[in-house]
Amino acid sequence: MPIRVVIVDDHAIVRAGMRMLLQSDPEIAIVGEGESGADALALARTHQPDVILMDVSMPGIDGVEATQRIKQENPGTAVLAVTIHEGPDYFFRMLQAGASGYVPKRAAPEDLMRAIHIVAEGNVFLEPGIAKDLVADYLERVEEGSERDSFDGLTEREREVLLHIAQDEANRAIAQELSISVKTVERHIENIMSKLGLHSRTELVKYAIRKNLISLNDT
Amino acid sequence: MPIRVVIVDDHAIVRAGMRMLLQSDPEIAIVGEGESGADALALARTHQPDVILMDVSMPGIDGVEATQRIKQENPGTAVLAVTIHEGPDYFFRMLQAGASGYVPKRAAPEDLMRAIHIVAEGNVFLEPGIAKDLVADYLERVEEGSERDSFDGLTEREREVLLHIAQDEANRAIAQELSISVKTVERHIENIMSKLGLHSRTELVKYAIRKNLISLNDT
DNA sequence: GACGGAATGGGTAACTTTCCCCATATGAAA
DNA sequence: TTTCATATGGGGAAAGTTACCCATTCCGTC
Repeated sequence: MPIRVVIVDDHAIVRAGMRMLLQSDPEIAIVGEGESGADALALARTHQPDVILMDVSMPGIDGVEATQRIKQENPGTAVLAVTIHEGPDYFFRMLQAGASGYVPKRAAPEDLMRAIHIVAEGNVFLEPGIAKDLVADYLERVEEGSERDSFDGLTEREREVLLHIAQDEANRAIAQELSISVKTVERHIENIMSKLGLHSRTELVKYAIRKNLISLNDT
Repeated sequence: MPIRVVIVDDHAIVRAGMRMLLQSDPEIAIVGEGESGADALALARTHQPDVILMDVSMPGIDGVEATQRIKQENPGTAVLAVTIHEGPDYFFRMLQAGASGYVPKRAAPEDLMRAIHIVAEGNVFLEPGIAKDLVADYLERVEEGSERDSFDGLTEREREVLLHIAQDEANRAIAQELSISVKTVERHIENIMSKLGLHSRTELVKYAIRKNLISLNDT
């Protein structure tokens, strides 16, 4: 059973080129072509293809919106974004819209074929240059929650007090837990605030969260 | 100039297999082999290879730790994780350690070769099945920042007050901005707290952050 | 040995927050 | 029409916070 493919691109020449390419693969059957996002939606409904090669930038309903709607109506159809836009912005938008892969038009023909087979099986194809962006962004997101260090000159004890503040404890409770007087806790807080240039408890809590002293989810 | 590759795996048979494979590519030169994380560190230092094929699970210093240290000492060396572990957990740990790619041992030989060329050029290779996991996790992270809704029965006005609290404003300032009396602000806060089961300003701030009323980075 | 940072703590004052009490007006739903 | 939720606001009290003043002790560095 061949992979049923629909091509959507507003440039006829690009479509022709893809058609040529795909015809060389006996496992791929082109079941439709379109030149707009509206075409893409209609073709998805009527043909229920395995894969849609979707141009990202098209007049009217663009690739992002078309992808979003197709994945809603027909989750079984994989959308493979094909584009001249290399920028990671479009790329991320397509991923969030539900695309299974992203192939720049400059990619090698074999890459396109590989990509079609891969997304037809429910996997995700990322062109290596693109994968790099994704991983970079991913790591940024993963690690943005871990500045640690750089406590702007806070001492051990001050960090300790800050931790308790971040856990919504009142000064009296903190004093008890640290076995010191409330006065000393106040003293520490004054020093913390002046070192950080902050002036309220809530700002301290946010600072602690940013520095990952607490996690927001637990406590 | 060939790609200088080091192979690190604690199974001699696996190393032999890889050696056979890589020898068929004239653009790849194997400059060293090792069977432990410690070997990997030593080989990275002495040979400064372009790519290290790194087994993830090894006795002693494992692939994750070895990768971390190598990327610190020698950022120019790309680490390609090769593993039998398919689980996304190891995979994410390797990415965070600085690996440029992740190839399961079950992958087709051509994939390994492709991967080596790709990471040698500074790009990232993700085996399609793995890419799927990455994208899924990525989307989860992107979207977990958008619970919105579900404000546990807070009214418009209460959310508005909560927003100001989250921006570290005192009740008096909030009253001024909303052109209401401090007493009314207090009233709203009492209602918010009782609805949410919270009892302090700092808890309200955290709640607002969790609900994405504010972003933590700006303000 | 003097100096400075870190930790400790007392006093005082102004202000803020939390939690009760009370009430009125409005608009929508029962 | 009455009832309910929402928004409004006053009074008061206890507790908590912020911001100054002051001081002592200990420890490591110059």
